[in-house]
Amino acid sequence: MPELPEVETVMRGLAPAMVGARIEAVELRRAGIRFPFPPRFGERLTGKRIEALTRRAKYLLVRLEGGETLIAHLGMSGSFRIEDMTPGAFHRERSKDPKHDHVVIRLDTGTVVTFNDPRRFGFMDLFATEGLETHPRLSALGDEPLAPGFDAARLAALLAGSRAPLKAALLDQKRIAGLGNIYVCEALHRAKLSPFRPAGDLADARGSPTRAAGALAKAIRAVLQEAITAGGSTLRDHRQADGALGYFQHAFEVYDREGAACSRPACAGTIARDAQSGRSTFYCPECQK
DNA sequence: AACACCCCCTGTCGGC
DNA sequence: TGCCGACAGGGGGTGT
Repeated sequence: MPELPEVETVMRGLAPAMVGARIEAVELRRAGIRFPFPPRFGERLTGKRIEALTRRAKYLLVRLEGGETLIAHLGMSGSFRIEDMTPGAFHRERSKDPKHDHVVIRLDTGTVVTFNDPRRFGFMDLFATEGLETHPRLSALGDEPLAPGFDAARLAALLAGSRAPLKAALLDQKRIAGLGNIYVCEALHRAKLSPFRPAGDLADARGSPTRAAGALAKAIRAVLQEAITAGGSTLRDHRQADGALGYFQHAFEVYDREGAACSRPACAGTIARDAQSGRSTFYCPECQK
């Protein structure tokens, strides 16, 4: 599920319910998710007011009063669910998957936020807000592709000198942070670039951006922005925090469309699927060069 | 330094 | 129906 647009969607869904509220109680149903929870995790959360929610790459950051920030990553299958547990509340659903509800956070507003993660590739940690960027998981992250200044020149600089296939370089979170398998495939198709082309090709001998770099930077930003507007992509049964479904998956041009006709007008190609560093790449061999 | 490969864990789906 | 292998949105560690 969660690449940048999905995490952004989750963040926007959680913010109205969480920001300003105080954490009343935290229930940890196991000792950790991918990693053990930090020492005294529950105690350090309890009683704290939530000051802000932000996102860095695919990480959700929950700033708490008292100087610490909760860092959460959804891994492959993590999701948050919001329930209004106020007495008499109309919508009081029962968990469809209680087995994988690992963390339950009760707020003083009556809202309960539950983290569910079947595969347990997600994780949570607490770290000092001041110097948060030095957290081991955050310190090496590359550029935010939606930040101002992410343009052809910046992209070319990030890829210059790399002989890695373009797809692998775009997935490298140390260069660009937040892209995953789906949006890399989609952006490359939009930019008409082959996932196998050497990444360094997007910079010329002087390191200046080629025409392809311009097309790719634009495609990356457009596909991410459109996906956020659509509420992210809902694959399998993932939902947004409020239970709504994202619908960007209907806009996929290549991802999971092996064998389908290329959607590009006047292109007679058929979407192919190949493995690249152990993961599926979907692309049109006809128009992506 | 930069890659390719394997693993973490669980669920689901397609083929036989 | 049941079993088994392949595969899934991420990413860290290791070995070349």
